[in-house]
Amino acid sequence: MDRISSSLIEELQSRGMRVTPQRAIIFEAIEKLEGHITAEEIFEQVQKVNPYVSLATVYRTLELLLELNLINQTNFGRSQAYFALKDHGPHHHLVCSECGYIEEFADTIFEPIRTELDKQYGFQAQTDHLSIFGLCRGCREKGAGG
Amino acid sequence: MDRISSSLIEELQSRGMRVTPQRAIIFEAIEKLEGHITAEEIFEQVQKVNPYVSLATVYRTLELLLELNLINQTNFGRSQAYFALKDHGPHHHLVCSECGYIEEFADTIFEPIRTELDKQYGFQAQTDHLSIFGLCRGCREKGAGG
DNA sequence: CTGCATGCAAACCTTTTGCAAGACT
DNA sequence: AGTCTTGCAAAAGGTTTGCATGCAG
Repeated sequence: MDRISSSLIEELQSRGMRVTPQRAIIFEAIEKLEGHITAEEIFEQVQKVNPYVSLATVYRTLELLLELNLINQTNFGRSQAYFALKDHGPHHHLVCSECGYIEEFADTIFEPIRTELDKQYGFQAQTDHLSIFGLCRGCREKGAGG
Repeated sequence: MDRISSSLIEELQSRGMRVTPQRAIIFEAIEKLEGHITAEEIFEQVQKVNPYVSLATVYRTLELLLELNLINQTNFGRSQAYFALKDHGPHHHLVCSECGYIEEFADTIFEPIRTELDKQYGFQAQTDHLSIFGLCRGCREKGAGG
């Protein structure tokens, strides 16, 4: 089996978890697809590399990665779950309801909100992955949703 | 059949939609339960009034209300959908990841964010129903999630 | 009366799980 | 060598749908 370079693999190894070929393939798929992807999308990508990896294993591996806090899970208001690597700092998403376009924005913009929620409600917001729906620039210019 | 007072019924009538007994019962249930409720919860409440109403009808009615923009749908990061009447102004939710407690907060707190997103990304945020996860006061005091 | 709404049950979609066989450390 | 992981297929949970019947307007 080829040597596969993957930060996820290293993470797993350093935490003493087993690195199976399936996991390696799944990690590669996640890293290759980069962004917010469904289990199904990961599965499809994995299938291209090795069609004998099962969807159940994809789910089980995603579960593992969630436990290890290496990925996060969102659903953008849709029925399936979306997964993404936690490789960059806390950020959020603007999801265009019109065209589905997804853009990231930094967490810093939420500072005032966090402060305010704490002050007003004693609530400690874990705003590490929020989705805000609305209209992107493009769709606004096209006059959508007006 | 009794006359049932319901603003949803009136809305439906005024839009020329059929008002069936099932719909009336479902509307009452939604109005009675008030807040964020699942289809299942509505169904249970409906069953108390008339056990012959089917779950499918509950779903179909919810779909109708969504189309008519009389309710909104969220899922609070869980697998089922939650529905709520759109009868009070835009608001959002603080969802405690620890105990599941849900608290509302006014939309006004989002003003700065909206402005900022518009300025920075040209994004018109439709923040009419956002869920922010975190720890509620109670769970923080109990030292949860530390 | 006509067309829309309903109930039932089956289909659907995504995700989870039991179990025996197999692979990683 | 032992334990963890896998594949398969079935189950599970939530939601949707086809079809014949029934009811609102």
